[in-house]
Amino acid sequence: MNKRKPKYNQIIEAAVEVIAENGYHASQVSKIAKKAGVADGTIYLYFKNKEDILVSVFEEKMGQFIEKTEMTIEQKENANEKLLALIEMHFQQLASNPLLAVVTQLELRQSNPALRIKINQVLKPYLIVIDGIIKEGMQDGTFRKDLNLRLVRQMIFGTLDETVTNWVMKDRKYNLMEQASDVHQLLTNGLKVSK
Amino acid sequence: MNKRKPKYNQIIEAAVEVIAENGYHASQVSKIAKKAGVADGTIYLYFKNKEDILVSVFEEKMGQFIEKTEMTIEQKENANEKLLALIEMHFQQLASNPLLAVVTQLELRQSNPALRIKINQVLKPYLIVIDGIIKEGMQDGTFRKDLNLRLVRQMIFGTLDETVTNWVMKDRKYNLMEQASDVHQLLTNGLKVSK
Amino acid sequence: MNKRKPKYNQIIEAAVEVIAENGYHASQVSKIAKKAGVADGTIYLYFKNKEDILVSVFEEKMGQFIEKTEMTIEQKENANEKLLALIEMHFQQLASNPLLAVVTQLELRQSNPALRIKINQVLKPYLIVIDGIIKEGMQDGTFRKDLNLRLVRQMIFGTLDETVTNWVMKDRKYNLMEQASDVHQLLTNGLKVSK
Amino acid sequence: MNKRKPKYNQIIEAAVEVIAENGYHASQVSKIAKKAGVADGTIYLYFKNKEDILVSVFEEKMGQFIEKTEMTIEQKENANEKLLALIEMHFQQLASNPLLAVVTQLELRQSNPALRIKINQVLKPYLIVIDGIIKEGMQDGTFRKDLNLRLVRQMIFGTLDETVTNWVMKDRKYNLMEQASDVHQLLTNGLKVSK
DNA sequence: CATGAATGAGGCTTCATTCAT
DNA sequence: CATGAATGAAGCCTCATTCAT
Repeated sequence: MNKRKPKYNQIIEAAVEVIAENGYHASQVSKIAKKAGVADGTIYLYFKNKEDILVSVFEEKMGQFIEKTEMTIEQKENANEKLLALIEMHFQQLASNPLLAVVTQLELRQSNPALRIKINQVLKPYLIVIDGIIKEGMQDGTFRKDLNLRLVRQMIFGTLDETVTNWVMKDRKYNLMEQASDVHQLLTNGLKVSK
Repeated sequence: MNKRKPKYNQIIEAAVEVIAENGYHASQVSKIAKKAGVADGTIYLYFKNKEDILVSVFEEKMGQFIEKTEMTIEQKENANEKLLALIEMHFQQLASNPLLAVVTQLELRQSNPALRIKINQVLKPYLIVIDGIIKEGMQDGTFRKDLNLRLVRQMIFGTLDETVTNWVMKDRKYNLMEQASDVHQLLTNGLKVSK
Repeated sequence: MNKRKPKYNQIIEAAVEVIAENGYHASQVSKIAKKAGVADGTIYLYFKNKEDILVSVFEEKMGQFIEKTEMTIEQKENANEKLLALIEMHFQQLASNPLLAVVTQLELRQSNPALRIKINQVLKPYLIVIDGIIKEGMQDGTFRKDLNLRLVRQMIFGTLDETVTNWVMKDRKYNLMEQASDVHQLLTNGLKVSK
Repeated sequence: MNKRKPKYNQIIEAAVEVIAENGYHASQVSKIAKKAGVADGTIYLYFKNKEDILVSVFEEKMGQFIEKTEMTIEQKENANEKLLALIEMHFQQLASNPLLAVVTQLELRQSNPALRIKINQVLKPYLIVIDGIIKEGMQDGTFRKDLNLRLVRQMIFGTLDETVTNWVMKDRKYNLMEQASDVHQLLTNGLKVSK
């Protein structure tokens, strides 16, 4: 599948818009085709089936998402700053693309387990980025050495994800970016009064 | 609707099993009726429609879930112990009811926005329980006084939810209960080395 | 079937009201039972099935309708006056019972062919009354002797029926009774200028 | 909706046959599709829903019915001959298309009020044709000048309709066409002996 | 006689996918 | 490559009727 063909991208962009506007279940292939300006059948020249469109949407968008995050993090000097940068990038990229936020936080979660598994595979590189920060922090003495990698990763991702989902469900009425530093604080210092 | 009617509970229990076994979208009303040992039409004497079954499943199960959590927490003396108890109860209740865990963590998330909103309303009391612990901790000096209530709630719930979902998706291959104390540690002390 | 039992009549009257209010297809047996103040099952002690209720409604009401018409006509001296009386009675009885008019002119016509045949059997005595008037008129020289009995009966009944149906469909906005004399005129003198 | 598409007409013709054969309520969309030789879903490319098929059947058939009637009437020189032509056309068209007669006289009357209203709108042009004849007859002195237009229209239509319905219900055992001249006689001269 | 909880058959419609052009 | 007309499988819900009490 030649992903450089313009129609491929037209369809991807149309899919994001259609899903964000109409919701997952009301996003018929014919609607995506119409918005993309192609015939229904043309979709099947570029995608195996409807699920493939959705996975591809997530792949394309998350690919850029992760890439940008990695580039930004590379420039930071220590794990703590990298973690803050990750949080900021996470919030900033979804805040600046509300349609995509709706799709990733709400609509794509309505998919069936088979699709969910594929989506998780796409997410894996992102989790590896998180893991890298944690490991680096444990090595350079920023974070505690006895951290359970999986649990920390789940705490970080779970917190970011829940925060963004809440923001989307509250119709994005408040500024997500402003939460970044507080979330970073919480994750690094925890709830307790420091002694 | 008299919820003490045996058929009502038969249908609720059957629904949990059918959804866990077949997945949300393959859970036809007729399948639930068959498993419950009643006629299809009988379902509609106790539930308004299919969605009402699903909401009721969540209401019944989460109602018990929250009630047990509240009862356990009451007996604890301070916010820190209450938080640990909440985490333990959260993990324990889902670990001891794998079918329900599949339903709440995976299947019910595939539902449409209307159902999602109702599910969120059912969850609200649980979030209030979490809020209560945080507030108590801030008052009695266990937790920092400058915590952002919403963010902390999102961190706690997001972490627990993500942890359970991962456990379910990994086919429950490891012991969820054993994670409770580490998760509590992480949430209260954060990632950083304490000084 | 003891038709003197009060419940029998309660159900008949309830059926007329329910059909007139809700229409034929929305007239569930349970609705009729509720309005009659009896249990659903009780209906089946007095009627064989739902169709039997409807036929009985028509039988009871048309029985009275025809009886009153016959009594009034008997007192008239010639065929012409009898025809006028028939028209007046037809219009008057339906005009004074709007619920019944809705049921007979609109709702009962939605029934299936089997029921339609039974309804036609109930109507037969009325057609015989009409036939009697025509025959009498032909014998006593009021009406032409070469009239085709069936056609005349169809003209008379068709005209009355269509007139009442139009009146019901126009929401009974005009006075039906006032039309009686004109209709009688039309039927007896026809359209042409008399020579 | 391009009504010249062959499938559109296939479906219309199939619907007439299926309704006439099976009756209104037993006329499932799938039966019509099968008889038309198309897939169930194809129906919905040409019709909005099942009701739309029925309305369209009536529109198409009554459209032709009225058109032919108008064309025949135009060639007649006076109101009296036009009325006779109308009656003949009414009988002839239904007599030559027994399936359609069953559909229009019996089956379509079982429809719900919403559909009945649409059917009445389709009939309106026919009533206007009748009105035209009456008005012309009153102007040219063929008919009495004091006729009540609505009542006359109801007498004519009611008589024709009742006559055809009776003929259909009697299983078309006699010749409908032969009645035309007698019906015309009746309508124009009435019942009374002319003086 | 009376109840009313339980039954279960039956159909319209949507929409992902195909394939002849 | 591109089209878009055609396909056909699949499920929620209603409501007349029964029968154990």
